[in-house]
Amino acid sequence: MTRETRFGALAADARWQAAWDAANSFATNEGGEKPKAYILEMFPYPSGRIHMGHVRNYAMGDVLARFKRMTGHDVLHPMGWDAFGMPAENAAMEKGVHPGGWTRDNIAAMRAQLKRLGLAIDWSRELATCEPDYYGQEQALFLDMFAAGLVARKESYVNWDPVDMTVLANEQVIDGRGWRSGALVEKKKLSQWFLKITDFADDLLEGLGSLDHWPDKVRLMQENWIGKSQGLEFSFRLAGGAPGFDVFTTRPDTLFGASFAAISPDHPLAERLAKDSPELTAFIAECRRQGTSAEQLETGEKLGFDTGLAVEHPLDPDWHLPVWVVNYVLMDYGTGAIFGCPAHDQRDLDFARKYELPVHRVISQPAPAKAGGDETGQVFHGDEAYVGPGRLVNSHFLDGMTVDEAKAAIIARAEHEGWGKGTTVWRLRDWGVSRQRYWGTPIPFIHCPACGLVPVPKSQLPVVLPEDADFSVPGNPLDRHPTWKHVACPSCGGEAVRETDTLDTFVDSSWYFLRFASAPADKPFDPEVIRRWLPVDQYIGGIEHAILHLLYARFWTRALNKLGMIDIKEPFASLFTQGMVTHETYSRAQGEGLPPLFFTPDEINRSADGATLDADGAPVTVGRVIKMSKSKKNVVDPDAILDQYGADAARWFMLSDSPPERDLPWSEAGIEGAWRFVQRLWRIFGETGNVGDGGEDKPLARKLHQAIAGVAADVEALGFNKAVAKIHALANEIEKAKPSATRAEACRTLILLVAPMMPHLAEEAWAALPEAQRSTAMVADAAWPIADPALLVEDEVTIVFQVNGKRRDEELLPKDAPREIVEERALANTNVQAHVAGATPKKVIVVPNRLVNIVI
RNA sequence: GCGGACGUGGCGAAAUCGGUAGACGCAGCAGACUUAAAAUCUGCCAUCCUCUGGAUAUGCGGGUUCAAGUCCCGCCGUCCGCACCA
Repeated sequence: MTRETRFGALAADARWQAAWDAANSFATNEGGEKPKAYILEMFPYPSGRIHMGHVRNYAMGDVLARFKRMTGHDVLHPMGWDAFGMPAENAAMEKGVHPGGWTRDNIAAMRAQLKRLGLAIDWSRELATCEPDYYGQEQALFLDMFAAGLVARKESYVNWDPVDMTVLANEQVIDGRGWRSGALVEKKKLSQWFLKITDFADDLLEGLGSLDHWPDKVRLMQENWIGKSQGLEFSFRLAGGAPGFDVFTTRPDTLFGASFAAISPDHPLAERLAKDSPELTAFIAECRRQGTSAEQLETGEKLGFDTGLAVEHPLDPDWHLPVWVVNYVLMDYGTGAIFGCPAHDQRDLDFARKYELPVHRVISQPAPAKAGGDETGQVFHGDEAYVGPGRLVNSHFLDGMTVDEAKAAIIARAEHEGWGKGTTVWRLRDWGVSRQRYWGTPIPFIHCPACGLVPVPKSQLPVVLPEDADFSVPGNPLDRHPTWKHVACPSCGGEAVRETDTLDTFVDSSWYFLRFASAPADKPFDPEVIRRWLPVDQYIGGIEHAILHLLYARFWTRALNKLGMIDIKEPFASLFTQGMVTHETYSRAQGEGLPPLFFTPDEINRSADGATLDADGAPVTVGRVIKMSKSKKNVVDPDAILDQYGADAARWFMLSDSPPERDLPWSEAGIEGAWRFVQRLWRIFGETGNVGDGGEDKPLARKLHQAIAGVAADVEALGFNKAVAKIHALANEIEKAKPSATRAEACRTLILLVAPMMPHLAEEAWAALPEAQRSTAMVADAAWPIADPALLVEDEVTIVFQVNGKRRDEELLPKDAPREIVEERALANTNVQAHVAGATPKKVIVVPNRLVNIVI
């Protein structure tokens, strides 16, 4: 074929995407003998259009998947859709479309966009969580978990929006109001479905230790989220001996510093007392109203209500502590009640100073400034609690002990005397999965007046969503559907109703990676096949899923392990969290009190020293480089980029310059540069037949083989920016070199080196090679080149000569030259001699193959 | 408030083990080719000086070391997560 002087990216993209499809190039080799590699990027929500963040995410995963194929692995690289969720229902309410139609249209549009990127994906495994063949199996798993005691129904307070008639997540409550309706949110007690993730709290925490290939940041975030605290739980008796309430503390050592007891406004005792006290009722209402506002947390004002009750100190029944209801004690942590030790807890101190309660020191504290010795006086001064280490004081039998010794002593005594016990408290809550929503997985249960709660028999799965739902009024369309929920009880045959709650969409994404590996029609997955593919070898996605999604998926995997369905406990052997794609903003101030007016990059003419608006030619303000977002209009549409530059330039730019875990600033100049490099490679690939006088070029051969090894190591470590730099450097070397057999060979090898990143260009160049020079018909099936170890090392190295640690000269010497020779050359060097100036060296340090440092 | 990460040219960055700071790219400058433009190619590109050399430079101040972007201590700044968690 005749060779074009320019690479026609658009035609090549289409041609090779069709060729891979036709050859079924990326089908998973199910029963293969090679080592497996399961490469997975977090599946997208089908919002309607892909954005640059998707392009970056899938470009990275694709490079790895293609590289693994080239290096002798059976690769599983699938794609699917996290297709349930609120936006579809909002669209239904706003535009009158059906959530299912809206979602499936979006999937079709985004699938077409993704395919234009030329991803090496096994599309035969595509799944969408909104289809019954997926969520029906999820219902089966939910029933299995129910049978194993991992599902619970509990009464729980929820944020209830009285206008939209729905439960809101905490993050949907803004300053006490619903984010959509603006209505004041009520706390409402509802019967909700829970998954018992707290059963695995310790195991989930322990397991983090084994995840060596996860970012420390993510492990730490999960650790904090699980929040393990060890301490003492004990009972207060009311003064006079009547049963009181339980409290939890991590500082039992400070028990002799107690000056009050405090309970949460939501504590049952507070609610009981409120029945006879309008003032307390009003106080509790005030606390609940303020509890959700952010400014309340910031100012941190401590509010209390003295109940008039008192409790006995557990170590001295004659010592009575007043009982307060306070706004900073949370009902859903510990027991919802505490004892207050103001000297050694900042919140308690703030509270005690405000309400003039006693403040007793029980831990000695280093005295400030010169005074010397420790502060041990019982009266505690100042507004800063002391939380550091020290010895116990003013504490009877504990005096002189360290904090840790005192904790152990108190716990031992409490357990001996029977008024308390050492215990562990978790921050992690059970996972509430009920949503009063239509567009989610129906929870497969039936409420029967005679039999109670009855699981839907597996033979009747899937419980399919009704198509004819009504979205014209707020509330749950399933609940008011005229017929759907009315069914016969599977147990007694009497009239019964379906559960109308649906599952949180995080449930859908907690096991999709299993279904990708194995998707039989009659069960969730085949354990044998799971054994071959799981765990996922490399998982790639955004840091925003560091806690919830990844924790839920880890929990779900453990739960299935407990059920005996899978062997593994950790689903993702290696995790990578990639940075965002960012862009400058362009705006103009609109005057006092008005928000600035933003412009899209399309409307702007950007030059080196500023930017102007195309419409009027006048300048605009160039703002900070921030995450692409619709509100700031700093978005770039991938389709437009693909139309203009093709997939390879877009992929290349996504991988260049910025380390993948860091943010990538998008720029017009950057994509232009990537485009120019694509063309430059095309010209280099045109030199594959140019052998010149046919000779060998040893230095170039070294560069080539160093690049083969270096690029492989970088890609393996996800250091794509470094791999890109090495390819650039090799291209520079090839262009500088005179034509030779080595150079022609380097040009051919370069095709393979860029193939994972620029697959269309690589195929096009490969196809132009004479058949004898191609190992396979397509690059997609070619092997990664083998680096010759003999060529990886130089035979000459640059040795730096330093005098007193400062670089004075350098010389090219044979590699591994003996120390004496190197030292001799350094001392003989004229620049060195000038700085040594005849002095006798005190010491000469020789670092082999690197430098000589002469100390005078 | 608690926890964490980061700070290197005009910009994105590299320096894998304490051993040449700034590879590679972007932008810029000068030149070649061209009627011209685009494309392409060549060279320059941290700062300062008394310029075949030298001094200063990895947020700031100390320290360890023959040698520090890298290790230690103390500040400053930016970003992120959690947040009245007892």
